[in-house]
Amino acid sequence: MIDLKVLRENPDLVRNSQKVRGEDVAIVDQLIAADGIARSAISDFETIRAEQNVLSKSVGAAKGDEKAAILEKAKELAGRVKAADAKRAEAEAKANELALKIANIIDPLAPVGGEADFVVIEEIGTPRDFTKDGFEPKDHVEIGKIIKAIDTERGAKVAGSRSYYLTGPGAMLEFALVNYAIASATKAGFIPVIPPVLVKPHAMEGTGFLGQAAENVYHLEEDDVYLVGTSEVPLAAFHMDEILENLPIRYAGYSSCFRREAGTYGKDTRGIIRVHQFDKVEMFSYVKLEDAAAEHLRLLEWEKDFLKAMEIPFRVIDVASGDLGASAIRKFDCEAWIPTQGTYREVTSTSNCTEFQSRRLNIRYRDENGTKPVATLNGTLVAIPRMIVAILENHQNSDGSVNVPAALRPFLGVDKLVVA
RNA sequence: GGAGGAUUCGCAUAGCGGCCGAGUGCGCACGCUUGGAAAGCGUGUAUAGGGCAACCUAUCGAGGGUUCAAAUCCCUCAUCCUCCGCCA
Repeated sequence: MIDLKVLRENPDLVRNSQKVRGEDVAIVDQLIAADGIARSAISDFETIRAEQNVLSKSVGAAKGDEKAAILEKAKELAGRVKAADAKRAEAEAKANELALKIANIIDPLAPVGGEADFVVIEEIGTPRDFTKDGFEPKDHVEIGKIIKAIDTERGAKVAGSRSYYLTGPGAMLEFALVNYAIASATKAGFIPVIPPVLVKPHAMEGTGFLGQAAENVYHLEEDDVYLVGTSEVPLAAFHMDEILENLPIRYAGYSSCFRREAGTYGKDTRGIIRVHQFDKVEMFSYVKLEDAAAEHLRLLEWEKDFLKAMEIPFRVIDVASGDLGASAIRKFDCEAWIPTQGTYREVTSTSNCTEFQSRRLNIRYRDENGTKPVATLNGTLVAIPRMIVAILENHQNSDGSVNVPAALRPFLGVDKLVVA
């Protein structure tokens, strides 16, 4: 939810934000109108209500004819209060519904444009020259078979398309990645968390996943709960309706993530780049608004550190306005080099959601002037399947075996994943 | 799944249909007292919206209802606790 004060005082800012995101601009003016109506309805209701309260209080003291007269007037007033209250509730609901549809106000620093208009901030590491190494790189599906780490065929047999088994070294690789991630996050001051992955509608809505992203979310009809697509959801809703102290607060959540991947038919159908279920370690920060931009860069640094430790060439991009989620004002993606695709692919991502989620979820902190919404930020530390793809493809040998990056060896116990 | 009990201000509790936005204790803040501390005494201490302000409005788990008036009465739902059943 955006700040309605900003909307009232600077509607152009909101209009422009919607425009560069490629979202509905007209809704801004609809909201301004609805907000005006709601505010005057509130004021009308409060005036009549105050009158009623005064009159009601006088009933007890009054006697005889006087009392009868007051009661009669009070009765009439009660009817008007009820009507005004109904009008107020309706106007507020309408304004609120519109307000929830408007995306967070974009950071002016974010590049303007669509998916292709990202700006490359930096490239780290150099893609490996396989010609020099004297062999054609195999893709992760092939390597996964050779070392018996990934089984997509049985995944499809049992669970349908975009499903997979991690077996043997694949499973061990997940444990090693998770343990390395949690160990480094803990060292950096994050509190490790294993959150629920089934959440109620309010948590989903509060984090902004029931708007444009709704079609990618699994919903369990029978119980009206959602399967989260990221632990960002339960980590944000963790402090719902609370007033926080001692900011910043940082959590590292480890959970399964579920995505319907509707509308991606034909995209990344091979392998485990795009799947319905995967595990992920997610960083989540609660900070003061004025610290949000700096925290965003810190999250990015932790992501970069992770990829560097995995010895994978990657680049960082500043995602363009049209490609941002509703909650984010700015987003950086880290994209790993995938040799068999000859391109960089997103492996981690960090978003600054400022007060958008905290306003919906009612999460505040206290300062000298009262309470204020906190800012929330999230960033992927490691999304398992994509990291496995990057590791297998970048560190493969000609026979299909895979060298383990030094940082992972203590967690995996071996230097090399060998041909099975 | 079945049977009971609970849900009030950070915590613990009191609360008669109007004098209850709500008392008390603890905690916290400030002041007095003291050589210093503890104790003691005094004052303050929920959130949100509106107004320059006095102040007004809303909120006693949530939503409905009865009433001139609801923390208090009625209905529905949620959550927690205890017991029984089932179960990783």
